Amino acid sequence: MQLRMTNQREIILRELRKSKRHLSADELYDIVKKDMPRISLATVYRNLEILSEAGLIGKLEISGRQKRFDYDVKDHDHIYCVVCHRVDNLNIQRETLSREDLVSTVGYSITGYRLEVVGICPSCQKKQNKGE
Amino acid sequence: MQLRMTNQREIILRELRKSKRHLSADELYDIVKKDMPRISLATVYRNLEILSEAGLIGKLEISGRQKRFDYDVKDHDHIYCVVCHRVDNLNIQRETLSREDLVSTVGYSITGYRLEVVGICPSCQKKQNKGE
DNA sequence: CTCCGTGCAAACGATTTGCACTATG
DNA sequence: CATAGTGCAAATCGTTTGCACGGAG
Repeated sequence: MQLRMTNQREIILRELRKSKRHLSADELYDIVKKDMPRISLATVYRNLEILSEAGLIGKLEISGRQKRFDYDVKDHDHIYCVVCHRVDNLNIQRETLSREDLVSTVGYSITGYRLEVVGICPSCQKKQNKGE
Repeated sequence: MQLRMTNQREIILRELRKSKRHLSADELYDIVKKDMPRISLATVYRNLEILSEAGLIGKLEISGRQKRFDYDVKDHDHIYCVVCHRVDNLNIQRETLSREDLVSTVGYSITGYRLEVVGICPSCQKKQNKGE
């Protein structure tokens, strides 16, 4: 099964990259609909899945929430805002956790790990100061 | 709003603790139903939510999957098996990641982080060796 | 012309909620 | 007794799927 570059696929990929954000399927759907009003949400889901399998985008499974998709394919971690649920990139040196440390613990064979930092983003901090 | 210790709440808490596992709401529902056949799944959900807010149990939001609930309230990380989705506790010294490292990155105020190690559990490793 | 991709609506799995009833404190 | 908690069914949310049609290669 070869990968066809359809109009919708192209727009989805372009808009995600252009956004420089970590969008959910429906956020991206809303954006893409402006260029292509008849596109279906199912198409957005299908393409995000396909594009992430093809390694052209990243898939982010943030705890307990909607999936988000990442324009940036490089290995990196994420931080997300508990208030507005926005997600940003994080660049910690990944060697801070030694692999041996992990292996020893429970007899699992380790395939990777996901580090998810949780906090409040700058703009929500500002709102809180004003609000209270 | 005070917290009443109902029969169902007590059983839910007891069975989760007894299991020593990281159960999902419906797994726990199946167990609890044996003691109390007329209990509803909604009650299990409601109580798990309340108990975790009260700090009596932990809530685990493993990426992209069902929530699981933790009998162990102490601060610790988790490892989960990509094959059978079972979750286990992990005891890494949490100081391996320095807080200053994190704060510097994006202007967020950090409230915590979640480390989720991914791997294959011992029993699934065994099955794979036999299977192939 | 071959199939991969699309739009639509319906199905799905996990979770939540409205409501009238029950039972704890 | 007041009102937190329950069971049930229906609703909701994010996501997936079946199907007939459309368009890329």
